[in-house]
Formats: sequence, structure tokens, C-alpha cells
Amino acid sequence: MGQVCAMYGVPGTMAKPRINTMKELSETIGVSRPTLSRYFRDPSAVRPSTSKKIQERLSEVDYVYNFLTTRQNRKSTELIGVIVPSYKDLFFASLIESIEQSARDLGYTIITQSSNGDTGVEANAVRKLRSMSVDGAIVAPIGVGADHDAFAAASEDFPLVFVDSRPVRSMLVADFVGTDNTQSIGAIVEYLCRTGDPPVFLGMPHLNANAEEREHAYRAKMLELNHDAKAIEPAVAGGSWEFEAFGYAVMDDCFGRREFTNSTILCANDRIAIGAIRAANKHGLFSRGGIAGGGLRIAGHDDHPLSQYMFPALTTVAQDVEGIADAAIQLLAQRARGGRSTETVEVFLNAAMMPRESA
Amino acid sequence: MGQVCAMYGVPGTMAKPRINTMKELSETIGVSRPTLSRYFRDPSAVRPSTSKKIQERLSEVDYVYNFLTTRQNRKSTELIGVIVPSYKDLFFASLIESIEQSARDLGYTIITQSSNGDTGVEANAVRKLRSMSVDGAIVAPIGVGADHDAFAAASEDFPLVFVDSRPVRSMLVADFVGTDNTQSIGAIVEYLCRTGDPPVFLGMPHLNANAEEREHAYRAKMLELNHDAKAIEPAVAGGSWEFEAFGYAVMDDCFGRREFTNSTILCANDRIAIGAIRAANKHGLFSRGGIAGGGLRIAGHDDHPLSQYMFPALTTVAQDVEGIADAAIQLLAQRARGGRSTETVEVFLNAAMMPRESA
DNA sequence: GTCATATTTTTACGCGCGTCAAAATCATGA
DNA sequence: TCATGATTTTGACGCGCGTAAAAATATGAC
Repeated sequence: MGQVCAMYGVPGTMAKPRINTMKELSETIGVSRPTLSRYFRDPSAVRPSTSKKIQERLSEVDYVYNFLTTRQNRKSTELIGVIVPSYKDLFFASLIESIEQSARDLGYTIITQSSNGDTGVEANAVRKLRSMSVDGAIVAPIGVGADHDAFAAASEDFPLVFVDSRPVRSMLVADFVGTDNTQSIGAIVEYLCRTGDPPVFLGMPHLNANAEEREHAYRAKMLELNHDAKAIEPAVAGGSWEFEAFGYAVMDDCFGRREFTNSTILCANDRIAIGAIRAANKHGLFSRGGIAGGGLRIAGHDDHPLSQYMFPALTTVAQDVEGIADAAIQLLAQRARGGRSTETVEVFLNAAMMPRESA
Repeated sequence: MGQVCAMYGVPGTMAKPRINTMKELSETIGVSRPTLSRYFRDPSAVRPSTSKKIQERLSEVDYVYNFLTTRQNRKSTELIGVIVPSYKDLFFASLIESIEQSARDLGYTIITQSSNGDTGVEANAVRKLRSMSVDGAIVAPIGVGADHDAFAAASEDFPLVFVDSRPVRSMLVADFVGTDNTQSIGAIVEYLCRTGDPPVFLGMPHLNANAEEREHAYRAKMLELNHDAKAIEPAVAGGSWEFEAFGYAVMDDCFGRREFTNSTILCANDRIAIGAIRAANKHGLFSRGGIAGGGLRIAGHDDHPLSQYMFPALTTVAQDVEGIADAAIQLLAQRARGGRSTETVEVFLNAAMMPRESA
């Protein structure tokens, strides 16, 4: 205690007496341990006068309940696992932030892990969640090559909801919450066709289901609008999650050959579009005036937080990240409360057009 | 079991028999529970033949040890808490990714939380780490208005190492790992002076210690090089962590008044620089040629993952994120092993010049 | 085959708290 | 003041595993 003051040197700061166990606390506070236990679980579960008394004494001491131990015997740990392919992707970062927010509101604690785009790491992360007895998990899957057994085993233990992209076919049937690619891609294709040349499509590396789904949605919408669909064939390998580098490399190559320099290019996501814009700027395709000078237009998908700071500002469709996070948490909470036996749920949210400068 | 196959529909997938407790496992595997316990702690702590036997049988069953329970009685939980102000900042995202990596290598599990730039949330996060009995915590502090008591109490329980920015003065004495702002800012100021006009400084909102430190380092270096230091006075309030918006607003305002349009501007971090570049582009200050046309130059600090995709590509200094993460984890591991009593350690790493197009 | 040493098994207790049942105490209204 | 339902206290057991000590067994050199 004296140490504290000496160490922090802030006058007036008096360290409260440290209490380590609930038993100890019950003695210094003057109520029985079971009553305390009930209080912590739900303050209104004890008589108001008792509740008030505990609350007051509690503020005078330094006691933190043991998280690990309390979770050990409860039927519910109130832990929710989250697995994303990468932290260094602002879309996932936004998602995690929203998930943490929604979870906090419901009293859940989030355990976040990155799979680093590696199926082995992803499987280990799932296993760790199992060993932590989480009440549920939200997974933005890698997709290709996922460890089926790990997920299957996990889904025996707790509800699993996939977000962002659906697990590849035949993996397992599980809940899903994400953007309706048909709607989102449809909206931006419609916008692009209405405001200029019909777009060609620059896909993303086939790392997850969105790659296929978005290209498919693009083709469908183009067909509906009576335009020829055309996807740019990447001249570079795209096996990694470095989307900007991918978009840049592919378009730098095209523009170098003077291909697509006057086209409208719809990219499968904003990160690819950011790379493509960089390539376009390098080749001077956007240099006249602030807005697109020639016929070149580039559009994206997601509404990445930095898209509006690109030059030109990226026209895109905004995924409802908060909506996805909230729906996922709600779904898990519901399942955890007993709804395990219901049918698989798939929630598709709409995305909103964000017309800006680039298209 | 039959359920599994039916549910996942993958032929050939046989669910392994599920084992729930270690006692149960010891029976089906044919060794005593204490021996198993020792094996899980360190496979080489048992006789090779026993180790091999356990390993083999283990692969035939589905057993995951109970994470919560195992941590309960160990002297060490092998949990490390991480608190950052925001996930939606690629610098912190990179940091978390590196920390998770380094931690994994040493067998630690990371508990990440975002303080959302809110001191109340930050204090709660610290409290939660206390209740989880973490072995240590890595905190990128908010700085202003931090809850002293929460940190003081926490540092009584486990070693705390601050990263990125030092806690504001008089908060508490604790370990720190981060970039040597004097070196990093010095390097880029030197570079800028050598290659063009001496820079003016666009600071960051005073949310943490880096704000002051970097401006101070800038002034010191300018003095050393016999140049007049000058900081841009933000015409807008900058109380949030939306750095791009801040940089954009401040410079849009300046450029609108035709101020600093031919200057060299050193931004306190890349996110501010990204906003500033956007403003410059909006005002057509970068439009001639691919590279800076007029005299305007903009530089940043950090080497944000997207800096190279800006147009023009941002000249900056790269923080050694991996080095910071690794040093922080190492420091914590060392403290956890008993080095609690040693003196406070401050590790300053160097940053590397990343000359690109913008300056 | 024998003995000293290395491992494993037995046995038992503890961690901090959830939880249950029975006994004791409190609150309230007649 | 007493009855009675609501709360709290007592006392006790369990969770899954860490861990320590003593007894039993396996290993390896001779």
C-alpha cells in the first residue's frame, strides 16, 4: 500500500484495501458468501437493503471477482469467440469493433483471434475456443481448405455463426449473417450502367465464397440489363490477402498495355479498388482535373473506412457492418438461450450505394 | 455422432469419440491423471515411450482440455492482455497482429480489447484483465484523462508495458516500448531539409504523449539544422481519433486560403497525412504529373500499410512494429518469470526512412 | 538376476466460486 | 405480539485440474 503511493507519486491517492476472495469479501462486508454470489449474478436478486449495503461497502474495497473461476461452473461462460482472417483489413477491424460493442451491451466478453489467412491457424483458433468453453463463435472464414473436422467438432459444442462470407459448400450447415451480394453488386452495377459505360469486373483471389458470389452477381445483373459481362483475367497470381497489391499489380499490367484505360471497372472489394486506383494514377489516367478525366471509372465494394480519402474518392457500396455485427450477436445469444434446435438461419443485409468521385 | 455425419454430409468423416475430462481420458488412454497432467504441461517431462503412447491415443479421440480450469490453479495463466484505442487504425491492427504472433510463439494467449478512445472503457478493460488474472498486459494508452487508479491497481497484480505512446506524466512508472520519436522525426526532418524546403509541422490532436513528443522532436531537429520551426495551427477541433478527417479538415481549410500550398508539411502520423493528401488533391495541388508538381510536399510518420497506395505515395518513416511487439512480449515474459523487482525498462526502437513520392 | 534410479500410480488436498438444502432470521400485516 | 412468507446464513458438495507425497513399478547398468 505504501508502495503504491511511493510508486505512483500521486498525492491524495489512497489505495483501497485489497480483497482477494469472495469469502474474504463476505467477511469484511458482513454478508454470507452465497448472498454475495447471488448479488454478483443479479443485484436485484437480493433484498434492496442488502443490495445497497453490498454496493456501498464494495466501493470502499478493491475486489475483482475471479473471471476464470466464475466461468468454470456456470452453465454459461458468457464468452464469445471471434475469428477473422486478418486484423490488418479495415473491414474486419470495423466488424470486430461493432461486435465488441454489441457484445458488451449484452454482457458478453469477446475473445478475438486472427487466422492470418492460414487454415491451420484457423483450426487452432477454433480448437482454442472449444477449450475455452465459449458460448458461441463468430467466424469470418478463410474458405478454401478449411479444416472441416475442427468446425464440425466445434459446432457440436456451441453455436457457430459465419459472417462476411459463407463457408465453402459441403463444409457444414451453419448460421450465416452477411451482405446480400446479389443486392449489393446489383445496386452498383445498375448505378454504373445508368451513369456511364457498363462495368467490367475485377474479381478477387478465390479465398472465400464472396469471390464467386460477387462475380456471379455481377454476371447476373449484367445479363438482366442486357450488357455483356466481362471479367478481367488477372495476369498475376492472387493467392494472398494482400488485396491492394493484387489490384495494383493486375491493373498496372493492364494499363501498361493500354487496356481498360477508358473502361468502367468494378472491383470485388475496396481494397482491390484502392490498388487499382493507385495503378490508374501511376499511369496518369486520373490526372486531368479532380474527377476522372478520361473515360476510366473505378468502383469498389464494402465502403472501406479509407475509401473516401482516395483520390478520386472511391465510389462503392457500403456493407452494413453494424447490422451484421448486431445480427450475429443476437443470433448467438438466442441460440445460447436454448434455440439450438431451430433451423439454420441465414441473414442477408442490404448494402447502400455510396456514389463518390471515382465512378 | 450419427448426427454429425448427417449434419455435415461429408462421407468418410468419422467423428472421434468425445472425451470430456482428463480423468475420463486417463482411463481410456491407460495412464494416470497426474501423468497426463504432466504430459500436457511438457511432453518431455514423461518417459519417451509414455509420451509416444499418449500422443498416439490422443489423436484417436476428441479431447480438448478445459482452458478455464487449467488456468485456475496454475501459478501462471499464460494470458496476456492487450488494449488499444481502436481496431480501426491499421497501425494498431499491425501491432496486434505482431503481438499475437510473438505471443503464440511463446505459448501465450492474447486477450484483446479496444478502449474506443474512451478512458472509461479503457479502465473497464484494465479491470477485466485483472479479473482474468493475466500474466501481463500491453497497453497502447489513450493518455489524456486515463484512470490512474485502475492502472495502479493493475500494476500491483501483473506487469504492465505501455507501447506506442507513454502514459502521460505523473500517471505511473511502468515499462515502455516504442519508437524513439527523436530519432524517427529527426530522420525525416533531416531528409526533408536535405531534399527541399524545411518542413512545417502538422501535429495531431493531443490525445496521447506522442502528440507532444513528436512536435518537440520536430522543433529540436529544426533548431539543430538552423531552420525556423513552425506548426500549423489547426482551425478545427481535433478531439477524436479520426485522424484522416482531422488532417483533411485542417489542410482543406489552409489550402482554401492558399496557405501552405507550396510548403513541405510533416504530419505527426500517416493517417493525418492521408487526410492532408486528400485535401491537396482536392485543391489540385498534386495534379501535374505523377509526382508532386508544385512545391507542395507532404510526409508522414508510421508507415501505415496503405501509405504506399496513396497518390502520391506517402513518404514516411516506418515504425518497427514487429520489433515493438516482440520487445513488449519478451519484456512481459521476463517480468513474469520473476524479474518484477528490476528497474523500469524503456525500450526505444528506431524507425526507418521510407522515401516515396510525396516528398 | 540384482540393485539403484527414473517414472508412474495412488491418494489426497486445494483453488475460488456455483449451487443446493436445511436452519435461522427477518420483514410485514393482522 | 404472533404468524407467515421472504431472505439470509450455514454447511456441504462439486467443478476439472494442479500438485505434492508416498508407494509401487519399470528401466538399465552391472
